[in-house]
Amino acid sequence: MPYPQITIKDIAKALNVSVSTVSRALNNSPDLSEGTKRQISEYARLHNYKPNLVALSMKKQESNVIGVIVPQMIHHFFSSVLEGIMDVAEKEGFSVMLFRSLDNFEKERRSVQQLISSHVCGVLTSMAKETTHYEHFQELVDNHIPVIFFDRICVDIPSNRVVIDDYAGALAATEYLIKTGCKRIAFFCSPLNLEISKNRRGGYLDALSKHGMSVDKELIRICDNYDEAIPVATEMLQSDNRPDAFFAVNDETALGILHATKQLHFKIPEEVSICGFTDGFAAIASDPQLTTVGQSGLDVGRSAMELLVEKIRYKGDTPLLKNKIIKTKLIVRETTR
Amino acid sequence: MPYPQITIKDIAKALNVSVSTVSRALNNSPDLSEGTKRQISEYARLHNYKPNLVALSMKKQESNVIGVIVPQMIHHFFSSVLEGIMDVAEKEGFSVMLFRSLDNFEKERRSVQQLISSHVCGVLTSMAKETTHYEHFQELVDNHIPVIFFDRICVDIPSNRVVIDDYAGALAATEYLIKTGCKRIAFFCSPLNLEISKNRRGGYLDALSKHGMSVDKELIRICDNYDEAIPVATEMLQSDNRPDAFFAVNDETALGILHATKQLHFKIPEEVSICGFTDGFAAIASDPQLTTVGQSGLDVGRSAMELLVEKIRYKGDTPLLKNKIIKTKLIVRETTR
DNA sequence: ATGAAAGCGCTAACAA
DNA sequence: TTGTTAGCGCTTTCAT
Repeated sequence: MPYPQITIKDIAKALNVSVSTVSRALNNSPDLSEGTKRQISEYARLHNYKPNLVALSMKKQESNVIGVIVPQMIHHFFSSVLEGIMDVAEKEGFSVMLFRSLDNFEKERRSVQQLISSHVCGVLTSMAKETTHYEHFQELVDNHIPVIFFDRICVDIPSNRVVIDDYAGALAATEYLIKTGCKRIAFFCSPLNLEISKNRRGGYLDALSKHGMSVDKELIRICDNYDEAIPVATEMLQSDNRPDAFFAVNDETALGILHATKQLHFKIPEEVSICGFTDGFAAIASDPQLTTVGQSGLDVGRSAMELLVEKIRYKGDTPLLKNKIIKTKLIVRETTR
Repeated sequence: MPYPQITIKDIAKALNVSVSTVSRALNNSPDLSEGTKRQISEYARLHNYKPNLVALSMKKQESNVIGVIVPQMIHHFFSSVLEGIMDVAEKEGFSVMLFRSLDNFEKERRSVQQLISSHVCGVLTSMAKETTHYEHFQELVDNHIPVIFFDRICVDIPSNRVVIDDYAGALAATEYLIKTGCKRIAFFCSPLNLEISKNRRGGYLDALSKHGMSVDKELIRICDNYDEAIPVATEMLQSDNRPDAFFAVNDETALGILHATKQLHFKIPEEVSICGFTDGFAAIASDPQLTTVGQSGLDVGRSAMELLVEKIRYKGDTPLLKNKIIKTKLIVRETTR
């Protein structure tokens, strides 16, 4: 039918009943004669009536739209999280409004404003790297919009959280490197204002001390992408006291290190071991295949959305803070002994 | 301020003026005394007033929300497209409502329904693999909601399109393989109900015939992912009349082929050449690095969104069909001679 | 069993 | 320059 959407008003007029009758029929209200009810539903179906969600949201003062803010789209982990969020959102009947911060504070702030303006019923987000103050998130809380942080959480905002067990993942990876005989283990990480960086570094440091190894500050570098990793790793590998293992906060960085190591013709893993964090497709595509700490973005996304749905549905009844920790799994492939 | 959003009504009451005055002040209407205007804006700013976009959308009968439906999130190309869409959406002041079909017809249909119900002002989409009839898309058109298809386009719906120059990309890649001496070039592609498959096959076939090479049906396989590619490629490589080159519709498939080829200890690229399509991160991470047809998802996303914005803004004035073809670029790395 | 009317937040035509 | 009012689509209370 080449016509714009019809409204309950159109149906009412056509069937010579009142709009309230139509509304009741469409909502399957009990006190209504079967006759009119059938007639109305029939007409609605025939003319392809769809409720106007904007009007509904206006009337009910609540929507079924949740907001999501991620740092970026081209990113294996965040894509996976998004996929997980969509899995649950779809099942539970929520729509997703998507924003992206590009790790920029101002963009993140504006996204939050937009979300408040759009009257979404909840927000899922992973903080931008730049963000160091949190008034915008606080505003969500003030407006009684439930927020769940995942991965890059914000500890200063009372909210629920879904995190990867970064500490345990880093600890396990570092211990594995130690147990396979590595003596000088370098660590490449993101800026330390992020909780995940702190936690992964914590795991790394504790593994060292647990095994009686000293910490060499020279071996800890702020470097978290492929392109930067190449020169940094190259320089380290050419030094007299070179590392014999690298542990990086993500796969891209690990693969940059791998590239540099191959270029310098070190034997992998005999002379140099490398371990990443994420387990994206590239970890399998690389040669040798990358040993890495697998983190399931899907599980993070699903858990976060499940927590949010619960918070939206049972408002107030649930305990204030209920967090979720997603386990990692060390996936040993070919870049470690 | 720990309070819910205030409305123009609240402001009106507080300042003892009418709501229309507040509305005018906030919309910077010319016929209003500077005094009241300043007073109102000041109060609004102070109390953190934000327009209710739901109410606005209701009133104006138009929203600034566009809908996007992609087959899946965990996918380098579609993530890139999404990133491109967000670039432009953000700049032009649109919000994005995201759906995902998982290549399933029913999910796609429901997403479209939801989008219509949500009264979005436009839709960007890439069809599900399963989809073979198009009433749901037609409904968008009937409702005067502009639709732009990208990549997996729908030729049966009057709409604008943004496509990768699949034919030229496949032609160039195949010709390159031929020119570097490959004699038996296999082709791995997606099901042929998709235009992109047809076009890429077209390029492949035309390159062969252009160079006087015959087509061997045995060399053309429906296979478009990593896991399936491994056994299929293995079987082909073990046959008496094995191919000496593979051209795949995406990088994952190419990398599956690469894996199989390495396992069988064929020399790459001397004995077997491999070329993919996409140029994701894995193409660089692999060893040898993958030769592939680079397609810029970012450009596709940006162009699609630009087209959509134009269609939304200058409704009716633009020529009915205005399509955009995004060029590919053959990126020669190490899996070809 | 059904209708009339108010109201969600906002804009705009009309009045004053 | 400012106020009053109707109305966008829908639900819901109160009448009938």
